[in-house]
Amino acid sequence: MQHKVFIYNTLTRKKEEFIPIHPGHLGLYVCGPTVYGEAHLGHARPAVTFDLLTRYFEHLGYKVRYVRNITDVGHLADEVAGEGEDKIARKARLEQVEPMEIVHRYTESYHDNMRALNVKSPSIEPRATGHIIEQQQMIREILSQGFAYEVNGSVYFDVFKYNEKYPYGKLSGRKLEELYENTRTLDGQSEKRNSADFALWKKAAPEHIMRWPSEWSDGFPGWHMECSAMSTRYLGKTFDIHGGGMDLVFPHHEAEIAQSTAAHGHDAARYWMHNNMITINGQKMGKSLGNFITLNELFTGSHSLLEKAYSPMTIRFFILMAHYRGTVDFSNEALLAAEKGLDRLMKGMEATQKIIASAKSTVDVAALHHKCYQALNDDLNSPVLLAQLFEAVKITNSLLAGNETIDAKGLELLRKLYHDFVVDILGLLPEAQSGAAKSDLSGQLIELLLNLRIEAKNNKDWATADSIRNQLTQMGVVIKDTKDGFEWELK
RNA sequence: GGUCUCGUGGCCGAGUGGCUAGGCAUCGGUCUGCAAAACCGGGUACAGCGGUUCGAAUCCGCUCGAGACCUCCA
Repeated sequence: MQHKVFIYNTLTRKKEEFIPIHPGHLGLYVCGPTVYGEAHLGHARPAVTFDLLTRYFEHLGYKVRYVRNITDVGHLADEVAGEGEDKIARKARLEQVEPMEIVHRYTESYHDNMRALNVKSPSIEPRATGHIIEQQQMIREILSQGFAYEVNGSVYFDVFKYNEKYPYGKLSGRKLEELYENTRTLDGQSEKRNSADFALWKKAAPEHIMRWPSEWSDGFPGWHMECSAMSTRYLGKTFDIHGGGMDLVFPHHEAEIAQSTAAHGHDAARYWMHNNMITINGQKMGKSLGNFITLNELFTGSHSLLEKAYSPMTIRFFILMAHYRGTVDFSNEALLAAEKGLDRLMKGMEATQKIIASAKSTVDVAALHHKCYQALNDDLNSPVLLAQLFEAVKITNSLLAGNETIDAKGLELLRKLYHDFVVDILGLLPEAQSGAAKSDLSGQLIELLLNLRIEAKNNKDWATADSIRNQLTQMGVVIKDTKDGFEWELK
């Protein structure tokens, strides 16, 4: 494959040509969800973004190992003083169930949502609780290098010590001195030497259920540890791309870089990719603000801000309509536009089946094909790709209308273009028809009525013909007359 | 307060020095018994002010506005 793919590297703040460590292979790590609640629209963004990335690289012939974790321990609800309660444990306590019940429930829900969005399952989906040993081992390495210290059974990363040797803040563009000045410090309430330090291992309080033995204490790992430990385990000490939401740049990814560098002497990921946020009324959609809409609510329309239900494919298309590094503002209008646009695209793709090749072409599909690759090679520019695909739709419809002609080779390429880019790469699938299928009794009844309407039309009995059409339309049957009959579908 | 990002037509959303992005909506036309779909065509843009330039939405400065991160958040 001769494609040069450029991706924006947060580390350098530039688009860089992607060069794999091992030719033909891509090692990708993406931060997955903390499973203590239902997935919302914001969770769909990185999932779809990095799904697009893996699908594209696979299309280009790469063998991709995609690791996306499930965080099921160690994510503290309040890390101001490093004394917060674990999010999973907190939810379990509030609901009086086992933490693992919480984890199981929301992991299942997350998987269901991802399947609905046609997000491919990653190659490996490791869990923090399944890698306590690896995390402890890495903590030992960091301790042995002198970049961490133990206090009362907890282990903290010594950011100041680290910063003497390595630049802390290189990913987020922060200076440690500024961080120190700007961080709210609660004197005397923290075991940490400095407010910028973060927990690698936390000693569990007596009532804390989630705990594992270690030489420091019965406790649990700090949030940032899992990604460093698990990416190392499955992708090695150096791998190609690390991805996640922009809100994770600081402190999570900065901490990961520090941990890996402290333990191994170098950074783990070569390219850092970050998707931007989904906003609602111009504000970030997030758990803490409580302004989120869950994916299940979107699929069913059960949220006060939703005018109707939106299908998973509409949501996927909506996300792909914007470039991943820009914010996307939620609105019914935008979602509705996405729904219609998707419909137009899918109809265009289906329509290629009805086209008959001519001896010569008046359209240049090859040029369009090339532009599709160009769009993706330029930092996964899905909106530009979609613009090209709508050009394909225009060509398709013009062919159908007889305004243009295409030869057999061109037609084959046109069909391949749709299949490769719409289905394989963008992951957009035709929506399953709800309700009556053409073979159902109701479908047969609809066709019976429409055939009666044809008879009425032939007799120029417009009143009867229109009456049948209007009533069927009211019932949600969309009717299109064609030269030699009719087409119909359920709305 | 610090660091950073962004402000494009009715809505969404690309572009980043000169050549129509695209979608949705809207208007006119073709087709159709009428409609729908489709096709053809039209209109309304680059927050404001100043500067650089032969030429700026695109570069620079200022002003206004919005947002992100600095605590957990995809």
